[in-house]
Amino acid sequence: MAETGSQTGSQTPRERYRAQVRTEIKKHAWEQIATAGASALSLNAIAKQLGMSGPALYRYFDSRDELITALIRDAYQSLADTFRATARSGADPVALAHALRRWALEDPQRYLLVYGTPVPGYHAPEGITAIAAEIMATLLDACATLPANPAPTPFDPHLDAHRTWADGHPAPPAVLHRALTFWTRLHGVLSLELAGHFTGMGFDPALLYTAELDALLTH
Amino acid sequence: MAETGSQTGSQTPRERYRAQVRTEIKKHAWEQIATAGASALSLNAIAKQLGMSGPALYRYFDSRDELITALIRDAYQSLADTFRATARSGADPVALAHALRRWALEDPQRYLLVYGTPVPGYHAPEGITAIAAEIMATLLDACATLPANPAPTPFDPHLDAHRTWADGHPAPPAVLHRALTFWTRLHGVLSLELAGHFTGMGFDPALLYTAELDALLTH
DNA sequence: GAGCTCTCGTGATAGGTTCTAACTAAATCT
DNA sequence: AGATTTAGTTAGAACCTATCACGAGAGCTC
Repeated sequence: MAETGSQTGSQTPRERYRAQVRTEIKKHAWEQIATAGASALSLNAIAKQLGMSGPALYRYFDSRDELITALIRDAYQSLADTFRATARSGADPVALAHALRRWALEDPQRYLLVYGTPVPGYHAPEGITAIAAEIMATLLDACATLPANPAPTPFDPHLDAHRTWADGHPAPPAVLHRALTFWTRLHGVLSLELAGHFTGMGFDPALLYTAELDALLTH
Repeated sequence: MAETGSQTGSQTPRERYRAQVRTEIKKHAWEQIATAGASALSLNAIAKQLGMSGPALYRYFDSRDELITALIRDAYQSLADTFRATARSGADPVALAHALRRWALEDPQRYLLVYGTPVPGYHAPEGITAIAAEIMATLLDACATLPANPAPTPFDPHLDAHRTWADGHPAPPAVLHRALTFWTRLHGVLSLELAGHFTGMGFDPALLYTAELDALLTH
């Protein structure tokens, strides 16, 4: 929620006030997004909630898109922080998976803002890709601690030859593959659950999630 | 694209004209969605493209949301048709998987309109859930033809006890589980690819997709 | 502390959107 | 042919994003 990642120490009073208003704007923005989705986010409505009128918000965010980008960045950072905090007490993929699900269910629209439908032309700014890389690194670390029992696949050589995303991580290709499937499979269950595609089907999404997690660890 | 599913035979000229304008509206709507996303869809812009002005569209769709709902329904139906056509020449999960990916890459925003971020309050109308059930049935049929080698999991009994989504399909729980993971895993890779989360990572998403498909069949 | 400067918030305005309402004109049905 | 239904129009209300010019005040400098 707070301006995590930017320098918060020793600011002028004006900068402090500015930062506080910015986070207040974002707080109300998250409330709107949680209840009506990101597409319904209205700067005007936020301004009214803050007791100021319309164009004042443009002192704090250049545009609606810039506000949304800031929200995406904060959401990413929140996930990265959650991952880092979880990994601090033992780099365990299982703990990471459950932390991911908790984080997602805590605010489904926040998860979907990060991993859901993007605007076709949208390109994430530099700061965001860096956070994504950190999340990937934490996941790789955790997967590297697992006993190396996954059978080699025809995909592994290609993955070994294209490991720019691993960013120098010394994991063998089998671990890279495991980290990737860890991501895609959990996201597969989670995103369908959050989007409501399991409602009315009867089964418990949490059990499917843990079943996928089990399969990830034992195969 | 066409009004698949509704009765198209023997209409009055007025009904015919009405149906034709409706599909023309939807055609332009899809173009807008493909280039700017569903949130940027503008009834005004569509009307101008059709040479008529603004509120005329409300003769054909009660609201913007109703138009989008119709688009979602058509997209679902298009996927169901693709699945049915693929299954007609042998109920093969591999063929189904490749048909799914082709269909998704053909129009990423169409896939994301169905499986992407929904509006929080949105509830799919009856007609749509019926199509989803048909897609599920086709998938279950295909998975039932596979050699029954998947090892039983602790999730299987729960799935056997909550099989309302299978809608009377006589598949054993292992097949239900396989169909479910088939769906979630392929969606996991596909949705992340379409949302652009693999861009810049280096590897080929198509190979990851087939790798997941392989894992689905051999384990 | 006095004065300068910079910034915050304002109202006005332009141009966009969805959607309703009243009216006209044309096509269809009886 | 006459009555009725329907398509499309313009006008307008209520939103929205975003820009501009202005006034008031907070903060920095001397």
